[in-house]
Amino acid sequence: MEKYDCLKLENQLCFPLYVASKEVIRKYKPLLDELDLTYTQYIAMMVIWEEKKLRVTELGKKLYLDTGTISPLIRKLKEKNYITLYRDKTDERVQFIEVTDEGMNLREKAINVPLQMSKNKCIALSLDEAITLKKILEKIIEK
Amino acid sequence: MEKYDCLKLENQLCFPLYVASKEVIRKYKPLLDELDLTYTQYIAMMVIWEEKKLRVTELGKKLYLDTGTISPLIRKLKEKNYITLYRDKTDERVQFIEVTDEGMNLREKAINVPLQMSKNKCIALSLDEAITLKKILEKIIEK
DNA sequence: TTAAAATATATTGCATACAATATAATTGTG
DNA sequence: CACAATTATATTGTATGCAATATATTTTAA
Repeated sequence: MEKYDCLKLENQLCFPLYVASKEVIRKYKPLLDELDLTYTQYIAMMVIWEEKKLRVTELGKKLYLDTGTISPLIRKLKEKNYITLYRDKTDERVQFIEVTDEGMNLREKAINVPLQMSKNKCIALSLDEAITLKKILEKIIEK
Repeated sequence: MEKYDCLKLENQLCFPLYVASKEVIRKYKPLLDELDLTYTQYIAMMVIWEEKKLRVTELGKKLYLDTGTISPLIRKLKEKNYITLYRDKTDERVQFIEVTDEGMNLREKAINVPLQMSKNKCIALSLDEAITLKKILEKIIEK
């Protein structure tokens, strides 16, 4: 057991986590290209499809993203006409995000993404492994 | 069971993976700030500390990073005087990375990083969970 | 009631990531 | 040998991420 073993890449947990995250996002890319969405835009749309209408801050909280990331992100989604943005009349600080018809139509096409991901076995795990993984990841996140 | 369930954020495996990866990197930040290293620079230094001398492409392969990421990265490490760069005389295309004395001194200070990470329980997992997680992540990566 | 604190969001600056493209050096092949 | 293919790396362009800072609005409290 060497003094510097704790600094070996192979002994890190953070590193496979970091690599696996990027690898999975890479797997999504060709599927998301067809929707003209990036991965971050895709998960943002997931929230927006569910909520239909929500505040910028709520979106940031759900996605664990900073306003410095969210601001340009929603600008892009607006340019693509998937959402509209408007201020709350009661509280001018608040900005609302609302899905457009075009945004809702995209949802129909988007069903293909998780479908293809599982069909192509893009994440090569058994159901058991996937469940275990999700549980452990959520333990890391919560707190 | 609804038609759009597969597009719910809570039903994704990719999302907790993506969030957990960023959360863990965030935990490293205050510790790495003391070394004036970013997370990516830190894992690069791990490889360089081990190898002492290696090619740019080897580093990229080990870190799963593109030359578009590696190029500016090694430029930064060179500016910090942790590495030197020089061309192979036999093959002028090849660029070698070699750790400096200052780079090796940094390794001594860096031992504190994994030490503090475990002391502060920055990744709140049992040993069993950590081992399981690592195994599953490596399954996602390999292929 | 008015200044201070809190809230919501935007902007700036720096460092990734990565696809696509470019370039220089080397190697393989007819 | 010439020249196409390959290899190693760099550059460009786009999109994050996030800390730090700024700004406008609203709320709180002396």
